Amino acid sequence: MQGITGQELSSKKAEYLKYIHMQDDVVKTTEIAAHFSVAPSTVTKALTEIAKAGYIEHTPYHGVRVTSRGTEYARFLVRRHRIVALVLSRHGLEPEEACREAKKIEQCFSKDLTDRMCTSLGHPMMSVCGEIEHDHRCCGSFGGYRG
Amino acid sequence: MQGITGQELSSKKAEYLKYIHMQDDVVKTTEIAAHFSVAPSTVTKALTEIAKAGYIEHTPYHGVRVTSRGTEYARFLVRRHRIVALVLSRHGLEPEEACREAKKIEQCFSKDLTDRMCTSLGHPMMSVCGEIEHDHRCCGSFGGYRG
DNA sequence: TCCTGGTTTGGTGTCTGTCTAAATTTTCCC
DNA sequence: GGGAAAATTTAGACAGACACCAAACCAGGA
Repeated sequence: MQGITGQELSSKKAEYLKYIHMQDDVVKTTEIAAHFSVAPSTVTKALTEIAKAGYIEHTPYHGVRVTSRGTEYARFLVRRHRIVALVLSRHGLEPEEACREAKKIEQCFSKDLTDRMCTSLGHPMMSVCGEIEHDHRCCGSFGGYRG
Repeated sequence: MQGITGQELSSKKAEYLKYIHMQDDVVKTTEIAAHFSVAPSTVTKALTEIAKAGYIEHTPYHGVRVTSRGTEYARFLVRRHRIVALVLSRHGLEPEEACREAKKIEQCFSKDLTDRMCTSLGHPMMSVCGEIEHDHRCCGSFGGYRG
C-alpha cells in the first residue's frame, strides 16, 4: 500500500474500518450497527463495499476480519486521528474535546498533510487519546526517529 | 446571525458565497462557473439555493449580490479559512501550501472550533493569505482585543 | 426587430448514506 | 432433528449534494 492518499474510503467506511481494526477478533454486523447507531442493513452494505476495496474479508453471516491491506490502512487512519487530535490539543482544546473534534474533521486530512503535521510535531509518541505508531515510511521526512 | 455553526451551507455553496463576497460588485453566473470550472447550470442551481437560504439576492439573468446576512456569513468563512491556513503554516507548511490545504479542509471546522483556535493563536491580525478580521462576537473569549 | 450569447429549466446520473420490509441463514433449545 | 428466534443479507426506496446536457428563455446590441 505505497500510495495512501487518505481518501480511499468515504468517511463512514473509514470509521467502520477503524472500528473493526480496533476490535480483537471477528466483528459482527450487529456490533458495528449498535456502535454507530445505524440499521444492520446499512452496515452490511458498507461492509460489502469495504470488502470489495480489499480492506476487509467479509464472510456473509459470520462477520468480518481486516486484511493486511486493511490493517495498514487502518493504522494510518488511527495515526491520522491522533495527530489531528494532538494538533487540536495544542490549540487550546482539552484532551477529550480534541479527540471528539478530531473525529469530525480528520477525514479531510490527506496522508501528506498528516505526515507534514507529524513531522512538525516531531513525530510524537503520544497523543491525547493514545499512542502514535510511526513506521519507516510513515512520514516522508521520517528517518528512524522512534524514541 | 447569532448562531453560526459553520455548517449552514454545504461546502460548495460556501465556496461560491465566499467567492461572490470577495468580488466587488454584482457577480455573473458565467464568471462563477468559469472560476470553479463547472457548467453554468450547476451554478444557477446552487445560487438559487443559496438565495433561498438568504445569503444572496439572485436576480435571474442579472447576477447576484450578497445580502447583509450573507456578508456576515462570508466574513466568517474568510476568517475560518485564514485561521485554518495559519494553523497549518504553524505546522510546517509554506504559506501557499497552507492556503491551498486549508481550502480542502476548512469546511469541516465548526465556528466553535475556529474560535477556539483563534483564541489560542491570540487573535492574530494576519494569516498567510490575508488579514484576519475579528469582530466583537468573533470568539467566545474575545474581549475587545483589536490591536 | 432580430440575433446571439448568457442564463435558466428540466431531466438525468452518480455517490454516499440511510431506512424498511422481506428473505435468508445460523443458532440454540427442546 | 426440528423449529423457532435471532442475526444477517437482499431488495427497493429515498434524500442530499453535486454534476452534466439539451432545450427554452431573456436582454441587449447591431
